[in-house]
Amino acid sequence: MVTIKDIAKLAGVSPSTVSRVVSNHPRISLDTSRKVKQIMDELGYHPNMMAKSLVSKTTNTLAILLPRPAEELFQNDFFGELLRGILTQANRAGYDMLLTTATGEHDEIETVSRLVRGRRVDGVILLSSRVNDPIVAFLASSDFPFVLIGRSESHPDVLSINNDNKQAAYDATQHLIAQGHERIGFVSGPANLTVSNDRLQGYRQALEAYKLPIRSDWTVEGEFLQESGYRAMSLIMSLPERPTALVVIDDVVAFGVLRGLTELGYKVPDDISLVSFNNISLSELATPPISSIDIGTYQLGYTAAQTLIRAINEETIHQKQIIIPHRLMVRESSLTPIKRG
Amino acid sequence: MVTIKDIAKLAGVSPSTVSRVVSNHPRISLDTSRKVKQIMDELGYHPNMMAKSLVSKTTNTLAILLPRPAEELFQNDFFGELLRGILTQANRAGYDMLLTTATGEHDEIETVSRLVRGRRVDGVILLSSRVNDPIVAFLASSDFPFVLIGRSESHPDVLSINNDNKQAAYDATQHLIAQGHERIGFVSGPANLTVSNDRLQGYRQALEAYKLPIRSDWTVEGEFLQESGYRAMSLIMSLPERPTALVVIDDVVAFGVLRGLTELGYKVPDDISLVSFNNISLSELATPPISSIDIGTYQLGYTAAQTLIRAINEETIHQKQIIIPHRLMVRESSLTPIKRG
DNA sequence: ACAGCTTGTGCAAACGTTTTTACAAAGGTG
DNA sequence: CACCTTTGTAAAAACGTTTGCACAAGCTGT
Repeated sequence: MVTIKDIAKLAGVSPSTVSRVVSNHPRISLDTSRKVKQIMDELGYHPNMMAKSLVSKTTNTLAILLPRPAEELFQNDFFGELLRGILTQANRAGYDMLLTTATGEHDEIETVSRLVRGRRVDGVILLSSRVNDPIVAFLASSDFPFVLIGRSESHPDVLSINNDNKQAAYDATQHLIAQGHERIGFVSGPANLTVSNDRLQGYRQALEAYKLPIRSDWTVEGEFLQESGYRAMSLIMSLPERPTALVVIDDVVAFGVLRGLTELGYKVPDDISLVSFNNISLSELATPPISSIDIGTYQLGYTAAQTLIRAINEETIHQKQIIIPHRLMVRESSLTPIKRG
Repeated sequence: MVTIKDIAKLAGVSPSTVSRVVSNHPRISLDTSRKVKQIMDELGYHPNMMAKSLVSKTTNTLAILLPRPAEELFQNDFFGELLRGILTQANRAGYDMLLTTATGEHDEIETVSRLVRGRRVDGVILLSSRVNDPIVAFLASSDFPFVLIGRSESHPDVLSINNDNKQAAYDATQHLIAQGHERIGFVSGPANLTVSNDRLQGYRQALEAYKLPIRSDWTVEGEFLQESGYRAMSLIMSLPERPTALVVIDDVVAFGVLRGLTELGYKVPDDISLVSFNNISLSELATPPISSIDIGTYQLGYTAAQTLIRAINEETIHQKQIIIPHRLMVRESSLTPIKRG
C-alpha cells in the first residue's frame, strides 16, 4: 500500500506537506503541489480513509437504518424510490451510504449503537413510523445527528421528514365521497405504526365530516404485504353489508386487494372502488390502474439526506418537522360512479 | 468519547488488557475480564471502528457497486430482491454494506478506486453485465477481492455469479413453441449487455432447433424500462406480419409490453402470448399474470455475498463461475393456445 | 537597514486501536 | 527444591493520517 510517506520520500518533502497538497492547503507553493501531485498519480496514491477518519473524527458516511425485517421492506417499490432519493443527495454531497437492517429488538439497539458509538458513521437516517421506537429513543438521548423518516409518537420533537398522512387519507376518502360513495372501508397496516393510525384517523374524519357511517367491521388491520390485502377481502366481502369503496394503506396491499376482489368475482371499479397510498410505479400498470396518493417518496429520501447533512454540519434547522406534500393521482380504480345496493 | 484508555484507567489495568478482553483473548483471567466488562457496560464503551480498521487493515464492510444510473435500477423490483439476498448474508457474516452508484465513465473508476485503494471496504460486489466493463478491468487488474453479478465478455475468468441466460431463453422460447407458436418475437435490452445477448442467442437457438423463422424485424432492442416495452409494441404490431408470441427480456419491460398491447386492442394471451424474465413479485399480479423465468434473484445476491466473503478470507474457491439455476414459472400470459393467422 | 508581516515547509504529537515482546508469578515435574 | 512451563499482564511500537507550532526565507514599508 502506498502511503503519504512514500510520496513524501520520493518528492523530497515532508509527509505534512503531502497532506497539505492533498487537502489543498493555501500555503503550498504551486511548484511543490505539482511535483507531489505528479508522484501521487504515478504511484496511484489514494488516502487511507481509516487513518483520515481516525484523526478527523469524521467518516463521510451516513447510515440508513431499516428496523423492520428486510424481507417485508424490499418487496415494496416505495423502498427503492426512497433509497434512490437518499443516495442521490448523499452522493452529491460526497457521502457514502451504509445500508443496515436489524430485526430483533435487542439487535436493533446493538446495531445502531455499534455504528454510532463506534464512530462508524456521521449520521443516521432512520426509517420508522413505530408509535414508540426504542431506536428513536436511543438516538434522541445520545444526541447524535439523525433524521427520522416517519413519525414517532413518543418523540415528536426529533428531526423528521414525513407526510401529512392524516390529510392525505382525508383527501383520498373525500375523493371517494365525491364519486358518490357512502359506504367506505379501510384496509390498514399494523396498529403500532403512526402511519397506519394517522391514515385511519384522516379516513374517519372525512367520514365524520360528511356524516357517513364509521363501521368498525369495515376497517381491517394487516401488514404491508399483498397477502394482507388479499386476506382482508375475504373478511370484508363476506360481511352481510359490504362497502362500495375502500381506502387501502399501501399500493402493494392494494394489489392483494385487487387480486382478492377479482378472485371473488368483483369488478374494480364497477363493484368496488379503490384508492391507495404511495403511488409506486406499478400502480398505474395494474388492471385497472389504481388511484393512489403520491407521497413524494423520492423527495422524502432526498430531503432526509439533505437535512441530515445539514444537521451534521451543525447548521441551524428552523423547521425540525418537515412535511413533504402529497398529491392524489386519480386513476380508473376510483373513477366509475357506483352501483348502489 | 470513551476510549479503551478510560476503561483501562478505571479498571486499573493496561489498555492492552482491555483490548484483549474485548477480543476474547484466551489468556485473560476471568476476574479481570468481568471487572473490565462491567466498567465497559457502565461507561457504554464501543470500540472505535476507525482505529481498529487502521491497525487491522480490515473494515468488515462490503461495497455494492451499481454502475448504471440509479434511476433505472431502482425501478426494478429485481434490485430490491438482490439487495435483500446480499444484505442477509453480509449481516449474518458480520459485514456492513456500503451502497454505491456511479454514473459517468470516469466517475465510476474514481469511485471504486477511492473505495478500494482507500481501504474503505474489504471487497466489492459489482452488478454488471456490460460486455466490456472498465470497472471489471480495473478490479481484475488490482487483485482486490470482488465478485461480479453478471457476466463480462472481456473478463470471463473473474469470480462471478450469473444465470445460464442462454439456456433460460431457450427454455422460455421452447415453452412458447410447445404451446403451438411458430412466430415468436423478442423484446430485448441494450445490445452492450451480455444478459441481452445471451438471452437473444438462446431464443435464436430454440427457433433454429425447431426450424422456425428468425425474423430480424421481430427483435426489438430497448432498455430495462416499461417505456421500452411499450414502444416496442408500436413497432412490432405495426408490421404487416406479426408474431403470435413474444419473449421479453425483463418483467418490467413486459409490463410495458402488456400496456402497449392492451392499448392497441390486443388481448394477452389470446392474440399474443408472453414470457419474460426475472419473475418479480408483481408479475403474478399483472392481468393476466405473466409467465416469467425465475432467475433466483435472492440466491444470486446471497451467493454473491457469501462467495465474496470466502474470497476475502482467502479460502480457495473451486468454482469461479457460479451459475444459479433458473425455473420457468408458467402463468396465464402464455397458456391459451394460439389463434393462427 | 531593520522590524514586522507573509509564505512555504518541517517536526512531532495526536487519533484509538492491535500486537509483539517481555517478564513476573504461579503451577507442575523430577 | 531447582527447573521448566503456563498464565496473566504491561510497555511500547505501529497503523496512516492531520494539524498546531516553529522557523527560515522572502517581502514590505519606513
